[in-house]
Amino acid sequence: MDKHAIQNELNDDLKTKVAWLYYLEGMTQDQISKSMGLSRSRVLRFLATARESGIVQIRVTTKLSYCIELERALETHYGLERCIVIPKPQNAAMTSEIIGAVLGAYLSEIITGNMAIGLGWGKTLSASLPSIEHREQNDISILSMLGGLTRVSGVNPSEFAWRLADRLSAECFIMAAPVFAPDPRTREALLSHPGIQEIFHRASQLDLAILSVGDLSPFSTVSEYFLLEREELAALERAGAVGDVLCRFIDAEGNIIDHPVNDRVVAVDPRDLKGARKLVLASGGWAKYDVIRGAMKLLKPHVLVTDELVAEKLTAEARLAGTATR
Amino acid sequence: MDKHAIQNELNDDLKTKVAWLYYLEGMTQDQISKSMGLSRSRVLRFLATARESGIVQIRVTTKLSYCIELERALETHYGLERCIVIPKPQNAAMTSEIIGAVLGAYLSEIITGNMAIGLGWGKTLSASLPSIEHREQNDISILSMLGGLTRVSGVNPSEFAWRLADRLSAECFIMAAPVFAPDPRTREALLSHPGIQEIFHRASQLDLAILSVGDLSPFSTVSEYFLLEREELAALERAGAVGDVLCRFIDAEGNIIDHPVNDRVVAVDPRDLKGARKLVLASGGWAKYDVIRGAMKLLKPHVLVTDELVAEKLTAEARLAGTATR
DNA sequence: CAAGGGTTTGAACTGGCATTCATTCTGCTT
DNA sequence: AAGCAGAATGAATGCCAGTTCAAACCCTTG
Repeated sequence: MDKHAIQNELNDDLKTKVAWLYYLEGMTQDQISKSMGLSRSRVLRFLATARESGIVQIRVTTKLSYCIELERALETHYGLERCIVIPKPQNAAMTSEIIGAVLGAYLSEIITGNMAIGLGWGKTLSASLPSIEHREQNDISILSMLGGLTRVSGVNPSEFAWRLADRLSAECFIMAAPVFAPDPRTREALLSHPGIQEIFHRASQLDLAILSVGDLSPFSTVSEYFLLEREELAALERAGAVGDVLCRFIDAEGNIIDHPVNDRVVAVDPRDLKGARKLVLASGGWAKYDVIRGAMKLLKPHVLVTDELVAEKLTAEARLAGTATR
Repeated sequence: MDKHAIQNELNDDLKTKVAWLYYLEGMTQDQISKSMGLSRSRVLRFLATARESGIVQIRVTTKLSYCIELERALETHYGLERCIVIPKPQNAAMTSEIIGAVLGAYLSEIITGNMAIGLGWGKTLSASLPSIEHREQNDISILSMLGGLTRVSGVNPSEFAWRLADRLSAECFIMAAPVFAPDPRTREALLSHPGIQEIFHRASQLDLAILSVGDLSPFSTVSEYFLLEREELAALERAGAVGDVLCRFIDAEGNIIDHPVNDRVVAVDPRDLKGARKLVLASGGWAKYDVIRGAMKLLKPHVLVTDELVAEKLTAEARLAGTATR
């Protein structure tokens, strides 16, 4: 164990102790700083990082009755095994963060040893990390079902797979390739690579697949990281695209559209996930309604985590469709 | 549904919403009060009750490395399936409260449907309630293995069984009898009652038994609720008692002592719990070391939840015993 | 070894939160 | 219907926590 690792362990012990005294024993930061011989600012910082990293987890265990109604309705209409609906956030920008937090709590419940887990990536999924509990000595294998990002400033969402693997002490398979190949030929070359082929093979027999969707707005991951040119996005929209699933662009009916961009994607095909034992879709927010609706048809997930807004529209539509066929 | 129930549900929705906005969305109490049209004091009170009742749960997910060491040591020495050691509280008076909180989190993990659960009672066990998650539609049956308290001011610890049953939506069996009968003859009469006999019968085939221990200090439940006279307690101490398990007094070696008080107890005999699939003992604090040590020998529990102090003494002793026999 | 950037630290300050107490409201009794 | 007790409420106050910024530290690099 090197110097840094020892330092980190000491820090973790300190953080734990501070968090313990603050949240469980109800001591004030001042009391803690005195009793442990730290300055108050250090105590404050320990507490802040403890919350960010998930050492301290705060959960609300009850739900709004209205959200429960929506959950039941969606479970029925879409034949879901489980649906989780979060209240419409006051601050719409936090939607993905909160859905992530709730997703993390759910995943902590269902992830057991000996699982093969396939992952997408995106802001929502990254936000789930702090609320996923650390594990050890499990025989979990994790694979990232998409290529990665190259141009990155700050947190790289495509790091999700190995960051989750780290939390679960799992083995991790990632695609050493960009998610959008420069042209179809390069894509073919990448796909024939043995390491990537193994991932595709493993993806066909997953115990758990965790996915989100992307939209076409300027705030989507695809836009923010300049994965595609502006014109390409516009062209996709003209071709009927409403967003992407595993970086494959789909229309509102859940069909993967015929467009050159889709021929450059280095990612598992969503249609190849039928074999997954449990497919979890987590996404929400006004801008994503259309693509979520499409993804529901395409993926037929077993579990959906979304927000009140999307849930409301989905149920309303399902009710209309239900009466129309009668 | 009557007026009160409706009011409570509305309040629960309100509490949930407030807790949600505060803890997950990070809004200030002032912002919440404005956006929801409540006064700030109401928001503050909702938050306080939400924490007390367990609507909001705050957990520290990592442990001090020293406590983990103690856990492993106790698991080995006592053949425990699981041991949980909490750090020595800064404020010793909170020991039982904190052990309770940790016990609750553990119980939430292991309690599943179709379980028969037997309970003791005491401050430690009562403190576990807020951190036990609400459940529905499970086929759980709960029984209280002791008679109840008659003279009560404030919270009645013997209400633990039905309060837990309420949280888990379980059916609940309680003994309609005082825990100490006035004399052995009355005890016999009570024990022959069909309702109480059924509880004894059910207690012999539990999936889970959750117990704590009592000591002989003036702060024990037995003293505080005047269950026994001062002279009786003194006599018990002279007879070698160090505390009680299910209100049966034991000595430091875990033997149920021969004393008139033990002939008046209306409670399942701890020795009859050998058949329980999982026996959980939760107790800690300096004053309880001797009786915990005895209870370990008597009960041979599968799971122990205690504090650093007791854990340290138990391991130290086990190590001595281990070297002595070699 | 010195210089530089980046991170960590502690002190002052501002804003938010919890406690207290007087008041109002509600439910219950007479 | 009036009176009473207990709980719920809201305003004021003092303490507590989070932000900010400058100084100190560490690690890298010339």
